[in-house]
Amino acid sequence: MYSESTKDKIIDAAKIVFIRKGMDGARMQEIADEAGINKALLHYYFHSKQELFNAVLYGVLRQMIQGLIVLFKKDEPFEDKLVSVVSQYDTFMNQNPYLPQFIVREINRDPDQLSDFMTDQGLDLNSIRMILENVETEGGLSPAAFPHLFISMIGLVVMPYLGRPLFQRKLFDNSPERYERFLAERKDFVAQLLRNAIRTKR
Amino acid sequence: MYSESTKDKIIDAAKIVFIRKGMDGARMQEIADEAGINKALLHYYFHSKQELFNAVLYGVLRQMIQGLIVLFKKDEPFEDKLVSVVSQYDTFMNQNPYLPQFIVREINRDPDQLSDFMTDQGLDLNSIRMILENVETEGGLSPAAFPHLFISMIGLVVMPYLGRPLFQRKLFDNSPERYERFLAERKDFVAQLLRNAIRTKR
DNA sequence: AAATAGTTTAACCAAATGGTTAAATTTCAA
DNA sequence: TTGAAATTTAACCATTTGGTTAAACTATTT
Repeated sequence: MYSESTKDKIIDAAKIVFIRKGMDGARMQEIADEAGINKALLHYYFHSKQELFNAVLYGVLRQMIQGLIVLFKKDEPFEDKLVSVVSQYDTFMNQNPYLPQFIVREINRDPDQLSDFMTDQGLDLNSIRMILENVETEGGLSPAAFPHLFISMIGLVVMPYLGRPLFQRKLFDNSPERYERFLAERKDFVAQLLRNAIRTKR
Repeated sequence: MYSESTKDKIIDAAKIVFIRKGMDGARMQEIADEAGINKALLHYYFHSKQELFNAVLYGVLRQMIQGLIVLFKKDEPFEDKLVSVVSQYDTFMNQNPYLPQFIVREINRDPDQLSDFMTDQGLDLNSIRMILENVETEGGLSPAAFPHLFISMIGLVVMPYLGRPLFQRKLFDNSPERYERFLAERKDFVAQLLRNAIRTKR
């Protein structure tokens, strides 16, 4: 059986607590408990809450961004690319259901820091423009429509996770099974919707 | 000139602070400052932070829900209804840009309380089912597709506000003017996209 | 004028919380 | 075996924060 290093145990625990409660709501004691250690040891590895928080945030972001970049750079028609991204995004969210909320919180808490980090990770205006140019040549899609499509894609994929507690209660009789079924269907629905949007816009 | 009551001044101030920072991040002192009064007087009107928070949350929600219910009950074809809702949602978000984030936070913090409140306000499963049945007869849309459409609509309208700080930086050279222009176009884009989706699904 | 409600000032309290410290104990590699 | 690194225990500290209190002052109403 694989046994984690203490540092990894801490990061995993912090991930759980920070993502659920945010920077303000999280308690160092709670993270220590979750990791199965004590507060002194926690501070032995991470001097401050901020340092630990950054480690968690950047780790999660790196994982997400790298996956997306790989997909975007893949050589396939734009439509297929969109579908791939939707699919990847969706599995990722499925594995980290509280992630969207966490990132939204971060976007609004310290956008500059987050934006800089993304640039460091290779997700900057240039790389996005590259995609945009591909779209222009490949699909004949107007450049003005690209941001709309891009943001739509994110909204369509992410909303079911952001609002799950409410949607499940109000639209699915608070049945987790039915909501899971809904999520499973969703990938195709979104892909179809985006395909239509592209075809209409070109 | 119209002069607000102190209680209203407090609620307005609390709205600003709570919506920006959430329940955990907000400070009573900050709210008092924002309202131009002192902490003692703040507690004179609202015994606890929780009480004040509830007043703000419920006030905002009531306003939002009532507006939507009126629109949904209006007697017009489903397509037009959708467009109306998108349009109304959008102006509301425009006037309260931090609201989506606030509500998302609440949905995940205390979903039961929020769900119950919505039921009290007349937005329950029954009223949603009523709409659903109208859709069935009017539009020939399959009931299974309704939740997808509904959640899509919310995601499409709300995402530009949830992610604005990041999107503006990454897609619009951090130009507020260009983002405003983008938001102005958005209403039509979303309406068009949803219309397509309905036509395809029926 | 007198009473009442609204408001300020300023000090205070208790609890929670991030962080520290030091000594003792365990683990483990050189 | 020995010495360094990892871990625990447990007490402690400073700060922040929600909330209280009491006395004084001001505006408003009766």
